[in-house]
Formats: sequence, C-alpha cells, structure tokens
Amino acid sequence: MPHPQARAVASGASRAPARPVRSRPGRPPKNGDVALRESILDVAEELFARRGYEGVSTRAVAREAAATPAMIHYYFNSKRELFDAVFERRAAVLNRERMAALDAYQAEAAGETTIEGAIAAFLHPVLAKLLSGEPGWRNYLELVAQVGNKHEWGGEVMTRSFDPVIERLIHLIGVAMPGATEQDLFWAYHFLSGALLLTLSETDRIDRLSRGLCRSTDIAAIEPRLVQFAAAGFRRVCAQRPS
Amino acid sequence: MPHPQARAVASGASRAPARPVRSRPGRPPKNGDVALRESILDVAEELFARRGYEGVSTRAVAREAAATPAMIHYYFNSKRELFDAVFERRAAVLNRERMAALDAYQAEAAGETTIEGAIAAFLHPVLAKLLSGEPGWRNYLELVAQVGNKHEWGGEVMTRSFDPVIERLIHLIGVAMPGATEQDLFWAYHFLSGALLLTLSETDRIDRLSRGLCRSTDIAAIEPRLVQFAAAGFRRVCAQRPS
DNA sequence: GCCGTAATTAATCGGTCGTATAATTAATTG
DNA sequence: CAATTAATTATACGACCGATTAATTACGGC
Repeated sequence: MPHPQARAVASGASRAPARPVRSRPGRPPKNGDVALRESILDVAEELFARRGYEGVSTRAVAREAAATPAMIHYYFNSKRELFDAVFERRAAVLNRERMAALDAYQAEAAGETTIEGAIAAFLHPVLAKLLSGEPGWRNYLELVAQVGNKHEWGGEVMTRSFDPVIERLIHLIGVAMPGATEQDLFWAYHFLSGALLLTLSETDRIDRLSRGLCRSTDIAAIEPRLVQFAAAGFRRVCAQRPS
Repeated sequence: MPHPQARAVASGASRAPARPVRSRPGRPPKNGDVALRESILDVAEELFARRGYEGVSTRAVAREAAATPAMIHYYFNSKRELFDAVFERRAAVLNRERMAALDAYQAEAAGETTIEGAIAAFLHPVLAKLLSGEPGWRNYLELVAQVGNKHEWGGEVMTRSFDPVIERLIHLIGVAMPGATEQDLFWAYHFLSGALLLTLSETDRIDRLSRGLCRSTDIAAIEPRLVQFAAAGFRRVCAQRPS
C-alpha cells in the first residue's frame, strides 16, 4: 500500500502532472480522486519544510499539486492561512498521541514514575513518526524544527500548538524529582527541546561531522540515547545542591 | 561609544535615511563615513536573522543600508554570495576565540581535563557574545541557529564553517572519557548542539511556557545549566555499560 | 428536470524580485 | 594635469509574487 501522498509531488522522478489536462473550468466529475484540498496541504507541507515559508510561493504549491493559484485562495484564503492549516493538521494528531502516551505511562508506573520513563513517553510518539518513514510526517516534523528555531513568529506558533503536552511532561518530571525548582525544570526542558528539534530537522550535519559513522535518520540509535542524555541532564540541573 | 552598527538600521525608531540625498551618480567625496560594504553586511545580517534568507530581498537590504540594489551587486555579485559573506565574517572570529579557549583550558588542566571544563570552554565564547548584548553578534547567532536547523543547505554551510572546532571538542571529551565509543560521543554532541542552537535563536518560547519565570535572553542563567546538563548527558550516553 | 451550490479555470491587477548595464563623478596615480 | 580606477546613480529587463474576479461546469436535493 503506497502512502497516500496523493497527487503529484510524491511521484519523485517523473514530473508529469497527475491529472493530465482538465482545460475547461467547472466542477470536476466525481471520480475516486483524493480531495484536492488534502493534496494542496501535502504539497505545501513538503515545500514549506524544504524551503521555508518565504521560500515557497503559493503558485509553486499550486503547480505541484496540479491545481491553480485560485484554488488555494478558494480553500485557504491566504498563504499564511494555508501555512497554519498545514501546521495544525498533524499537531492535533500528535498531541492526542502524546497525551495518551503520558497517561498510559503514568497509569502503568503508578506513583513510581521515573524521569527516564516520562521522557521516553513524551518522545516516543514523535520519534515513531520519523521511524515510520511516512514522508508526510517527516516533512511536517522538519517544518516544526524549522519553525521552532525561528525568532520571528516561531515562539507564538509553537506555543499555541504544543504547550499543553509540555506542561504535562514537566509536571510529571517534577513529581519524580520532588526537590526540583520550577526554573530548573523549565531550563532543562529547554535543552531537551533543542536536542529534539535538531533531531527532527534531519540535517545531514552529524553525518558529515562523524564521517558517516552516525546517520541523522537513524532514529533507532537516537531514541535511547536522547532519553538517557536528557534524563541525566535533568537530574544534574535539578539537583538542588547549590552549584 | 555607540556600537558601529553603522548606517541606518540601528537607528531604531526614526526611519530617516542616514545619508540624506546624494542624488547624482559618481564616486562619493571622501568623508569619514563607515565603508558602505560593511553597512550592507550589518543590515543583511539583521534582516537574514529576522526573516530568513528567502524572506529578505536584496532591495530591502539596499533600502535599509541607504544604498542601491546595484551596490549590492557591485560588492557581492549575488544574493547568495552576500549571505555567505555575512555568515563567514563572524565565523572566523568565533572559531579563533573558541580554539584559543580550548587551547587555554587544555593547557590549564594539563592532563586532568574534565567534561565540564571542555564543554564550558567550548560554550563560553559563543555565550559571551550573546551576553555582551552587541546587536551584530546577536543577529549573527540567531542566523546560525536558523541555518543549523534548516535541512536544505544548512548542513553544508555549518560544516564548512564550524567543523574543526567541534572535532577538537569531541576529541578533548574523548580523552576525558577513555571508555567512550566514537558514535556515542558524536550523538551526545548532536544533542548538545541542538540545545545550544535553540538557545542562540532566542525565541521567547521558554518565556511563554514558564509564564515569565525564565527568560530566553538570560544567558547568566543558561550557561552553567547548559554545561551541567550536557556534561551529565555525555557521561550517561558514553558510559560503556551496554544499556 | 430544475436549481442552488460546490469546485474549478482563465485572466488579470499592481507590485516586487534578482540581476545587469551604462553613465557619472571623485579619488588616485604617474 | 592627464589618465586610470573606484564607487556610485538611474534605469531597465524579464520573471514571478499574492490575491481576486468572472465565467464555467458538475453535482445533490427537491
């Protein structure tokens, strides 16, 4: 079963448009085609992730989605609203899964929560998306990484989408470390967040640096190490002995 | 002594162009004015950092630097070469300082190097730039953060500019941890790098998340915590007991 | 079978983009 | 002082940008 990266963009090599030429205007005949709206979202997701918000024109999105610029205006009104739709489409899914994972862990640990366990539960849903190899999710997470490190409206967009889960995580870790200051918990999360975002962006930076020894797409190698790294970091930063 | 953020952009509120109207063409009279080339670099640095490479037009740079588009072509040939000039101008300075810091630490520790010490020496020059408040450096580092998380040509640019110092750091830590695998060292650095980049970007993400308890510009709070966090992480990831 | 509505195309508006060239003027050199 | 070089302006080219409108066609409900 091929991934439903519907129309044109996922076809890779060949650049032939999916729907050949529907030249005359009017409502299209009801064939089994995937909704155009979703195709536009998929294409925009990929392009925004690769070239950034300003690096992508709505016309380019339309072109690759085998649509016209007017269709984007029809479904999304503006470029910015298209971006928001792309961003929030999968954020909802991810938040649900992450919340469920934290719930499940908390129930299973039953009062004996560990930092490692909480962090692992928090990270796993995201990293599993990368591991799955679904190009849609990989593009989306690459986009998240890019937005998360952007000064301009990065902070606002990320906050709006992800804060509740993160507050949950920090609270859970706080329970596992009774002595910890709130500041220390937040700062430690800040570092964890940075490490995660860089992982999501999947630059080939570490590949080059390690001369091929590590591959930035090797989630199986990253996940346990990130959990250990972050958990140890949390413990050290939040240890209340005054430096 | 005001910072030499020379021409127009640092003037903040008032939008009056620095050099009022020099309408006719020809070489300008030799006054004590700062070189236009540097002004262009300063403005480009700021704008690229705020809005990203594609989000900035060469015309906007010219406008804010009180120049014409042709001057940018005159000094830098193309937008991309302008970007590279911006990126490499301060990278050279930073690399020199970082290398010196690692040298100094290695000499001072004399065989008894610690992970904390090596990481602190590696981080301090960068964080000191942020702490200094110089807008040029803050803009530059914000730009680095953005590029470092960009899939497209991020990996290549970062590699070209920063790899030697990083190899030095990793080697130094490797000496302090004889048992460590190379892979583990590289992965741990990857996480440290992510945490650092997010810090450099100075989004107000953590400010919002912590409801003002932490401020992303508070380098004095970040520096010791990041050193501790990363050092503990390195130790844990590189501890050779097989998971 | 008619009609309102949903989905599409073509065409267009004013504006901006990156890049290039020729003309012009001041400084420098001999 | 003459000739060369460095730094600047004005102007322009062709392409692309985001957004909008009017026309067109098929579907769904009655």
